[in-house]
This record gives sequence, structure tokens and C-alpha cells, in this order.
Amino acid sequence: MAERKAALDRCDTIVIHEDVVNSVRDRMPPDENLYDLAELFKVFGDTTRIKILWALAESDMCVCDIAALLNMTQSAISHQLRILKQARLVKYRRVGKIVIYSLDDDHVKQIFSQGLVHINENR
Amino acid sequence: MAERKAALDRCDTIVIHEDVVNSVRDRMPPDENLYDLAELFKVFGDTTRIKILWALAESDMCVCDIAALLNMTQSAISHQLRILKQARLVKYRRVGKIVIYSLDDDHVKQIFSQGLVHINENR
DNA sequence: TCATCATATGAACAGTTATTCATATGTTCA
DNA sequence: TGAACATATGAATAACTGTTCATATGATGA
Repeated sequence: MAERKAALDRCDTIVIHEDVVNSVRDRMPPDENLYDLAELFKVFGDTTRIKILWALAESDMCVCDIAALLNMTQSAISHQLRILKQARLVKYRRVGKIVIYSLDDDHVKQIFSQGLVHINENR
Repeated sequence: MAERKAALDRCDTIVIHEDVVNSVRDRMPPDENLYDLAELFKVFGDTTRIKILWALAESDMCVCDIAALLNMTQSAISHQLRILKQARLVKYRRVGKIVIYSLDDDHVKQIFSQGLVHINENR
């Protein structure tokens, strides 16, 4: 009964084009890869992080300056930098009391520009 | 007092490299563009939507088949398709009772592949 | 060593979001 | 027209996420 219920939730006929579904399923990458891909884009999916990355693409900066640039608290920036660090998108170096962050990925700019192309094409 | 408080939240010295901050600020795109960019990546930042887009890159499909392929309810897929539609990433055509979805953007694949490059480089 | 300052981080909270359930819409065919 | 079916959608809920606040960590220089 539970099976039948699940099928009904999808569609009464369950699958309309079974051959297409099977063929596409065969060509889909492993779930893990698609999950990782979504996780990466999730990191890009926040205005603060986009701004930080864009700023770092212009110049290496310390946490304090990024906070001033974006007019946000040091804490908020620091939390976001941690996420960017975990995603291996930024790296840092200590210079005395200061920690200077910089981009750690050449593709960031390319991914951004592709995104902008989409945005600009749709108005 | 409130001003001084806000400054303290950032850093006591407020700005360490004022010249750098100002120069980067001048070169930053308008907030609106960065917001739109984040919104676009937010759409990519969900496993279900990534899977749908990837599937549609392989073949046009109806809602029912996508649900079967991903083993999810028709309702869940339909909700996500609405989001993809709003982002102008997919389009649809009616064929009788069935609605067939397809990709509406040539850059999707390129954005995905850039993302994969990043993932693969970092193991 | 102590005061100062830049940064990091845990906990809490508010806002967002993906899925489910129930139901509505719109098409086909008898 | 009415039954059957594919899809869409509103409301509710649980899980997630970004910011704030308070505080910890780590470095400097007196």
C-alpha cells in the first residue's frame, strides 16, 4: 500500500516515457558529484559572500577592511570568510595582528562572468 | 554613541588600509548586479534543482518523468520547476495533458562545468 | 606581563526554504 | 458532460542559514 501511495504521489501512470527516463538515468553523474556541485553554488548564493569574493578579486584585504568596505560587522564577515575558506575559495596569511585574505581559485571570476552573461541576456 | 558602537563592531581602528578600501569600492559593481548574481547562484544551490537541470540537459522531459527519475513527488518537482522557470533557466511547452520542460539557457552547462573544475581540483 | 587590538567562534534568534498534503486547474476521451 | 489524469499551487511544517552578541584567541608593544 505504501508503494502504491508513493506512485500516486508522483503520477498515476508512474512513468510516461520509461525509455527516456532510463536513458537519462544512465547518463546522470553520481549523486555525490551533483551534491558537491550544489554545495559549491550554495556558497555563491549569498550577497555578502559574492561581495567578499568580488572585492578579493580586486585586491587582497584584511577582515577589518572588508567589513568597512561592505559596512558590516567584523563578526559577520569573519563567519562568511570561514565558509569561503571551507569551500577552498579563499586563503589567508597572517601579517602580525592582521589576517589578509585572498582568492584561492582562478575559476571564480569565470563562473561569475558566466552568471552575469545569463543575467544580462534576460534583461 | 550608536556610531561609535558600530565602528567598534567592525574594528577599533575602523579602517586599516583606507586607500585600498576606497579604490576597491570604486571598482565594485552596483549592489543590484551582485544581488542578482547571488540570486542566480541560489537557484543552482539546491541538489534537486541541479539534478533537474542536469536531466534536462540530457533530454526534454515531462514533470511526471522527472519525478520518477529523481524518485520524488510530482508536487516537489513542480514547485522546483516554478523556481527554475522564474529564473529563466527552463521553458515548457504543453503537449496535450502533458507539460514538457526543457533548458532555456546555453550557459547552464558552462557554469556547471566550471563548477566541476573547481570541485575536481580540490579533490 | 599587561593592555590593546584584530580576528575567530559559540549560542541564540529571525528569516528563509524545500517538502508534504490537500486541492485546484486544465486537458483528453468516452 | 463527466471521469480520468497530468500539472500547479496554497498552507503548514521542519530544517537550514545569516547576523548579532558576547566572549575567546592570538599577536604586538610598552
